[in-house]
Order: sequence, then structure tokens, then C-alpha cells
Amino acid sequence: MSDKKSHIINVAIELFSKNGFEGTSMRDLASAAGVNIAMINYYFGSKEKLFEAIVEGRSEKARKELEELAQDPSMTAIQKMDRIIEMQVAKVLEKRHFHKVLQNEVMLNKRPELNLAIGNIFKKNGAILRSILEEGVRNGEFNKVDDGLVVSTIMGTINHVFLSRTICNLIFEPTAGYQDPFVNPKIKKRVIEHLKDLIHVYLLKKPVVPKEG
Amino acid sequence: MSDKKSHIINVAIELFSKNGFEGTSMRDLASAAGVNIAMINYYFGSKEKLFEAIVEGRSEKARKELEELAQDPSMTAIQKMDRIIEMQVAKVLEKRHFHKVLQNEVMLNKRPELNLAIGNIFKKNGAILRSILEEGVRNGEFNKVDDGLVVSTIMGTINHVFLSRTICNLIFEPTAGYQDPFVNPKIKKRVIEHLKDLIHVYLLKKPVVPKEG
DNA sequence: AAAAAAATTAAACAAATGTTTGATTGACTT
DNA sequence: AAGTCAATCAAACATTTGTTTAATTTTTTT
Repeated sequence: MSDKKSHIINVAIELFSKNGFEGTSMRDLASAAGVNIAMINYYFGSKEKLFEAIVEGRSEKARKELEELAQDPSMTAIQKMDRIIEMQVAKVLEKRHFHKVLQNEVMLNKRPELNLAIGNIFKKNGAILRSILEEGVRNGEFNKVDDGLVVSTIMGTINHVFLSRTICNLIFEPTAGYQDPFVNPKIKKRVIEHLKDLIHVYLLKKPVVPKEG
Repeated sequence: MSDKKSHIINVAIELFSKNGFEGTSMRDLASAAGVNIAMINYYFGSKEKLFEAIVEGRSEKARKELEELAQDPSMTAIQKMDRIIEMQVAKVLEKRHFHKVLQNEVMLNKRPELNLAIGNIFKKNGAILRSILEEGVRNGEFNKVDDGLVVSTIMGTINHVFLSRTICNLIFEPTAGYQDPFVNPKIKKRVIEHLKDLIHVYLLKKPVVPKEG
């Protein structure tokens, strides 16, 4: 990929993250990237196709990480779940602005092609997570649970907390010294601990209570 | 409120739900409501203020329901939690299109006034939920947990499942007979059961295991 | 160096946006 | 019946939008 093309992509990620898809005009993009407006369509065809290019480029890396983890034979299922929680919290927190835009697109569901591209990411990542849960159930480590919904609980909690500053501030009242809740390391830690605790209590089999009589 | 004003509001709820705030033009609104474009600003001042009027009108009812439930002395804390899960799932499922728009607004956080109005709803509802959790902990019914994040887990799971058809279809593979996952009563039931189960296992104290020796 | 292809540009295009204007109608009061 | 005020309207306004055109420059190939 040419320098200029990838430069446009980087600028576009930044602007889309900051202002959303609709909130970012071709003129904003062009002037921020220092190129002529016509160049963007010259390279990518349209504004929407530019976004698709971004989404597809991103999905690859994250999926590989997850896949390696899932197939690591040295970890138990619960260790894998813990690691996934850490990874996912870190990722959404760091790229929260971009995740917002993705969430927004997948919610409103205009632009079918774009929706498809985003849906594919969720599909692949979700399938890997479910395979880990199934593995845990199969080898007796986990209780039998509703796989898909456990995934939704993990992802849903993370999204709910980190994709809106307004909501984040409601959960963690702003503390002096950290005006911005998203840079407060305590909050990241708290979310990870909550999810791990929840998942442990819910998934791991309880010790058998010796029956009387 | 005059008939025409509330008629505009009803039409606006429908259109905003279907097409989002940005996706609904003043001309769409006017023609769907059968009024002149200028009438909308004449009544509400602007497109944004119209939306604020809608949001504020909605928040009142839902909060009262929650408050009554929270103060019902005949229910235990876990019974209240169960009831809230049922109510919240039903509400988001039924009004999912409107919830999408709210979620979208609170995420992207343009339009500060509107954001404030939406944030207030979440704040009040969240506070009530937390008060129930605190009550349960105080009277020994619940384990000590991270209140705010338990609320996030409940709301986050529901939003994640029901605010995107794409995601919903990933979790519950489309079954013959129910093309639309949102009208499939089994899915509603499954989400409620998952959340209740999760919350029971996580919140309720485990029976004390009799120690040996 | 000539020819061909690719990259870049300013300008125009056509459509859509939220808002405002200024005139007209209707209803109620004096 | 005259006057007052709110309601209603068609039209214009001023921006902004994504995209396309047609001309020009730059680069690559022959």
C-alpha cells in the first residue's frame, strides 16, 4: 500500500474516531491529511469504501491474537478467559473512540456493506470465545452455561462502561487528580477485577457440599 | 400540551427510532406529521430541542416504576433484582429502536444539552438499582460486590444483545419460522434466564460448607 | 526524448440540510 | 366590526454534503 494511501487511512481513523462517520466530511479528511479531496475517492472509490478498508484492515490482527490464545495447550480454560478479559478491556479502553464508531454503525445498520464487514469481526471473535467456553464445559472445568450470552455479558459490560464518558463518570464518580476517567488506571483495574470475579463465580464449579444423612 | 404538539412528538419518536437523529430530516418529520416545516421550530425551537422534549417526557414514567419497586417492603432484594431484569429486558426489547438512538447519542456525545438529559435518566435509574444492591448487602442477603459494575453488567448485556440485529443474529442463529430474532419469544426468555441465573449465582451467598475437624 | 500512464488539482455539480422570513389565515377580545 | 395575537404557510436562505469533471502536472515506460 502506497504511503499516501496509508497516511489517509491513519488520518481517517483519527477523524472517524473523534467525530464519527457522518461527523467527518471529505473536506475535513482531505485537509487533515493534506491531500486534495478528489484523491480520497481516487484511491478508495467513496467515503464508505474508505471506512470498509479501515475495518477490514483492523480485524485481522485482533483475530490472530485471540486464535493463538485459544489454541494454547498450556493454559486452562479459566486462565484463557481471564486473559481475554484483560485483553478486551485494554483494547476497548485504548481504542474506545474507534469502537464507538463501530458500535454505532452496527447499531444503526445503514450502509449494509459496512455492517457486514463489522459483523464479521464480531462473528469470528465471538466464535473463538465460545469455543473456549465449550472446551471448559467439555473437560469439566466449567458449569454448563449459555455460551453466547456469557460472551454478550463480557463484551456488553466492557462496552457499557467504556464507550460513553457520561456513563463512565456515573459509575466511577470523578476523583480529584483524574478528571478523565479513561486514563485512571484504577478504573481499568476495577473493571477487570469485576469481570474476572463474576466469570469465576459463575463458571467454575463449586466444591461439592458433603450431604448429610 | 396541544394535540398538534404531541402528534409531532409521536411522529418524531417513530422517525428518530427508525432512522436516528441525523438520519431524520425536518422535511421527513414535517411530511410524516402532516404539518408545515416551519411549525416544528415554531413549537419546539429547533430539531435538537424537539429531541430533548422527547427524552425528558420519557424519563419520568420509567423512573417512577423503578422507584415503586425499590421501595416495596414485601419483596426481598433478589426478588427485586429478578423483577428489574424482566422489566429492563422487556423495555429495551420493545423500544429497542429508540434505545439505539439514545445509546448512540450518549456515546458520540455531540449536542451537550441532549447528552445531559440522557445522562440524567441513566443516573437516576442506576442509582435506584444500586440502592437495591446495597440493601441486599446490608441485610446479609447478598455478597459484597461492585455495585456500579453489576449494574453495568445487567444493562450492558441487554444492550449488547438487543440493540443490534446483526449481533442478535450472531448469538441466536436465526431459526426457521422466526426470521426476526426480536419477535422470537424464546430469545427474550433466554436472556432473562441467563441474567437471573448469573445474578443469583453471583449475588446470593453460598450455603456454608460444614467444616471437617 | 517521445509517448503513455498515473497522480494531482481547482472548480463545478447536484442534492440535502436546519432555519428564517414575511405574508396570510384563523380565532378570540374589545 | 375593529383589533390583537397566535397559527400556518410557501418560499427563500445560507451552508454543507459526497462526488465528478476536465485540465494539468508528475512519473514511468517505450
